Parts: sequence; structure tokens; C-alpha cells
Amino acid sequence: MLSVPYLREHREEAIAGLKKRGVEAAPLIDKVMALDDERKTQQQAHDGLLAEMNRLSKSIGQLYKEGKREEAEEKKAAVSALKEKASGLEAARKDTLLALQEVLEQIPNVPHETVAAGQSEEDNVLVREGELAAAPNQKKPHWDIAKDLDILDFELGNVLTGSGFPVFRGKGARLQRALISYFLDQAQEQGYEEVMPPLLVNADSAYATGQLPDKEGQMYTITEDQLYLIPTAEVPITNIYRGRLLEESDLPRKHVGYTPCFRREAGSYGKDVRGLNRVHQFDKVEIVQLVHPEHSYQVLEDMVSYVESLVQSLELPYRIVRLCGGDLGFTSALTYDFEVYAAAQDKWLEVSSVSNFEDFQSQRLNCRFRDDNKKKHLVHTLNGSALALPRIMAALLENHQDSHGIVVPEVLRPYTGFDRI
RNA sequence: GGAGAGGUGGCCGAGCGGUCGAAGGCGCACGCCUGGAAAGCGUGUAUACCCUAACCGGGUAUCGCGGGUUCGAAUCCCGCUCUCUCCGCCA
Repeated sequence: MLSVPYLREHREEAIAGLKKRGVEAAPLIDKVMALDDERKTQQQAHDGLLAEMNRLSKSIGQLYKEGKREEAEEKKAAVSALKEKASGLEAARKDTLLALQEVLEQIPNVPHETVAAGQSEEDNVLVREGELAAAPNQKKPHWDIAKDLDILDFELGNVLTGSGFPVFRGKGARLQRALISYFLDQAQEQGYEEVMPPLLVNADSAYATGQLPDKEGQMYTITEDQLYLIPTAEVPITNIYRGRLLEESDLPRKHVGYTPCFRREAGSYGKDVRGLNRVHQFDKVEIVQLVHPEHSYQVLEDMVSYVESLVQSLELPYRIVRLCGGDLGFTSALTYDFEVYAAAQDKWLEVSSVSNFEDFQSQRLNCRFRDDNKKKHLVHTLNGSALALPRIMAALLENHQDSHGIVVPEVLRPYTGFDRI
């Protein structure tokens, strides 16, 4: 979330920026200021009272030592009286703090200056486009080819779990694993440290990366233990740094992780749900960086280039768009989406989202670094899918098909052990 | 899951209910010393928020977390949590 000092010092900038999201921020910011002022006043009163009580209590000890019992008893009564007053003040202060928190949680991140105003994906800006390869001579949707080749079973998933839980099998499963290994190996070459995090996280973690409270309905919940299935590896990986104080020389921290991701996708029934286009459990390799604020936008571009190189290496037609204000995630300041073209469906499928959150996440994460002067600053966090598997699989099947089956891209062959399906 | 032991500052380690944000040591920083270094000596060395022009000074809170007792708690009581040891169960 945004910090109060930021909102104080950059009020107009924040209002203008948030307008690009269609958010009317002025009333919210005013409320933040008012609550913060109230909080300060209350703290002053409360602290003063406590100081008085502390002074008296100390003197009581002294009085007892000197044997002045009566005087001590008098003071005891005085402190007791103050105590009641103090607890009232404290309750009020807590309420104010909670109210302040609540308002802050409603304010999304301020979009970067390059973000266009806009309401939906219609307003996203095309950044660049890969070459469109020659269309395959056969155009079966991936769910049909997959069935023909017996590499993917949607019906079986229905039996085991429910819709949106496909079962990969045979060469399909092998291809899936090849993609994961390939993506992990590539990221390691770029200096990302691999991690295998837990797939369940607690509420603190979900809160720090912004899944709670805004996106609670999107996560599967283990109510008995108050845990959440991760919707993305971003959550556990970023939370490695929750509450941490780093040295400037520790930066950047670069991590890559493969995890299954679980999403309820509530409210999206009927929208592009065929085949692998939208599923409840999917595999994804995620890259995460924590960097010095001065470098975060350079790093964002680097991450975009890296993801682009992955998509290119898979010989898929792609395009990169810069999300407009309205399409931007709550916590992001700037996001690039990667879409690949699925030839048979004649559709663009989102396969990666690369974002700079600036210090919006680290504020909640409370992850800072210390510079040479021992001053502490919030780090900037970034992440990106590199890549999300199902739609990559869909695009591979649709774009690399011929009448005999599927041609496996060159880079994956060392991993699959076969060049055709 | 059961039994026991324990969680104190960057680390180690003291701490009777009162003047303890916390002895001492190590480490670290700066200074002195030295041709230079080591040793030695000296000084300093937690975090957050509030007051303040101030990274000077002052206030409040923090000794795993949360409650309670008390005029006053690192010190007493209760709950939780984590670590270690033993037992049970188990991929």
C-alpha cells in the first residue's frame, strides 16, 4: 500500500495518477490525512499520560524505600485514576489506526507515468509484436488435437476433481515437465536463484503481496488451518523477505520458482474457459526481484526482454502490451502483458504479466535495505511469469501442428527426448 | 499427538517486581597509539512512532506473541507460538 508520507508529499501526483485507473482518490487521501492527524493528536495525549504515570510509579518506589507509606498510597490512587483515562485513550487510538489502515487498503498503486488512462483491455497499448509465423496448414483447437493425441484429458479431470483440473498424460505430461525444466534452467542462467516454496501460505503472506483483502475470493482456502493455496508463486517467494532488513549490497535479490497455482476464477464462468484457456490449477514458473528503487524500471525492461526471449525461443507469435490504468492490477505501477497467438482459436492468450510494484508491496512486506549512511529505504519488488504453462501449451499445440501431429520446438527437445508428438 | 527444557540487543550471555533499553563479553565504527599493522587504550554502537528546524534533545512502546495481576513486570499468572530433547505416528 501507499505510505502516509508519500500521500502527504505527493498528493496531487497521486490523484492525477490514480485518475488513470478511474479512481477518484482525493476524498480517500483527505480521509487518510485527517485520520493520521487524529492519530498523532491521540498519541501525544496518550504518551503524555503514560509519561505521567511512569513518573509517579517511580516515585512510589522511592517513597516506600524512604518509609513514607501514606504519601505512596496517595500517589497510587492518583495513578489508578490516570490509568482509566489512559486505557480509554488507547482504545480510541487503536480505532483510529484501524480506520486509517482500512482507508489505505482501498487505495491502489499509483500508475507509472507511461501508463495510459483507460478502462479495460481495449485501452491497452501495443508495445511490440513478434513476427507472425506462417499459419499452420491444419487448424484444430488444442483441445481437439490433445484428445486425438491422447496427451490431455479434461473429462478425467472432471472425474478426479471438477472442471478446470485437466490431466496431462504420456507425452503431454512429459512436454509439460520439459517446459518447466527449460524455464527454470533459463532463469538460472540469468542469475535467478531457484526456490521451491510451500504451496500453502498464511494470511500474513497473502496480505503482504496484496491477495488479501482485495482478492480473497480468488484463492482456495483451507479454513480449518486458515491457510490459502497460492494463486501464484509470487506470494511465497516475495514473502521470503517479509520483515527483513537487507544491506544495499544484498540487492538485487533474484528468485525463480516453479509451482502449481490455484485459482477459483470465481465470476469468470463461460468466458474463454474452453480447454486450457482458463483452468483452476496450472503450472507456472515465476521470476521475482527485489531491487534498489533507482534501478527498478531498468530491471522491469530487463525482465520483459528476458520473457520475450523465452517466447521467441518457443517459436510462438506474440505481442507485448502495456496495461492501461483500468486494467492494471491493484498493486502494480506498471505491467506488461505477453500474449501469444493461438492459431486455431484465432485468439491472443495472455501467458505472462511482468510488473513493477515499486514499494507498494514492500510497504506491507516491510522489506527494507540499509544504505551506506545507515538510512533505511523500502525495496522495490517486481515479478513476472516466465512463463505460465497452460496457454503456452495451447499455443504450442495449435501453432506447431501438422497433419501428423505436433512438432516440438528445438529448445525443448533435450528435455522431452522426442521431437514430435 | 504425548512428555520435558528453553526463547533477552548483530552474536554470546547476566538479570532480586521498582531508578533496566536492559550488566559483561564478542563483533562492528570512530579516535589515540604506530613508519604501517597487530596488540593496547578511549568513545560509540537496537527499532518504531510522537514533539522538535534537527540523523541535537525529549516522550512513548518494544526482553518470542497476546492477555492478566500490580502504583510499577524482562522478572509473577494464563493462553498461543517457535526451537531443542525423548516417545508415538508416518511419506
